[in-house]
Amino acid sequence: MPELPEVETAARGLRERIVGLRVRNVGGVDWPRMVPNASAEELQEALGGLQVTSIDRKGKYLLIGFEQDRWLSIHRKMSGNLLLRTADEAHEAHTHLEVDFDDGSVLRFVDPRKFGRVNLFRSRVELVDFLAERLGPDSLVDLDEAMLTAKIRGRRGRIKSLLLDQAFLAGIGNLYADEALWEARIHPLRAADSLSKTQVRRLARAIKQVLVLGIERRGTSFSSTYRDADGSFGENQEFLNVYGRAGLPCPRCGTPISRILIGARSSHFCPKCQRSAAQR
DNA sequence: CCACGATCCTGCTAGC
DNA sequence: TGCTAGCAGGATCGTG
Repeated sequence: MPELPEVETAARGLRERIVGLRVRNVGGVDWPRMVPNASAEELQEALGGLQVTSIDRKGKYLLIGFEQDRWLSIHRKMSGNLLLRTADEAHEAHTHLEVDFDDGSVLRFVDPRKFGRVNLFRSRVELVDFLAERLGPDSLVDLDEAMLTAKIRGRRGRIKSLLLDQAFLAGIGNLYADEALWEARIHPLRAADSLSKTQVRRLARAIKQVLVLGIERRGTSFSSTYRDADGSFGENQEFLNVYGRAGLPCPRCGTPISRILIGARSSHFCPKCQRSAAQR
């Protein structure tokens, strides 16, 4: 499940490898819904012959910049992976897009569950508008205590659900939300605007900490769902404190970790360290 | 405006 | 052992 650290890791890997390469061909689109705003022909027509100029990340979107102000945004959703291979390597099952470069390498978007989306933009303004409609401040780059305090004010929903809202804060998904709330010792069902000043401060720090550590460990890889640009796995799954650990002891106090559903999403927390859903 | 449930997809796994 | 029902979850859309 690619969240901010997994997208950031992929972005860093790709930046080293494909900036400066020239697109020879774009193809392999076998699931039109994956590219909602362009046909296979339009992709080829828009990007063929252009050099890659930049790789960026905004929230969980990976952004590829090309000459002539052309852009691709790629969202991997649940199961998408961007793999950089050489053209002679057999392409994997569930490959839905291939970008061939002039040095013989191929960028493949592999996504078994077909939730991932690729969008084409013909100017930076188009791209920025697309992102602005969807994303709040970036939870790695823009987050601090003052910003979080201001944004939380008046939000009466559950803190866990709010953290998953990309328009509120971009980049956090289910795994890092649970880890951050555990780190900050906040119950996931707490009403967001009921958090004390101290708790908001702890939460801001915890979010940044789990994201930074996640990036240092090159992301979290569960059952081969997430891989790096070169196909390698992350290590963060070995350091999780609550996510996927229902019934196992809390690393801080030994109490068995609880698992509940919040908005049809599983939430993991320590019932002792993260007390009181209602107040304080 | 805000909260929340349904939906899209398929690989994996728990349970019979 | 083999089959199947149900779970997993990010973002979007519709409803209350």
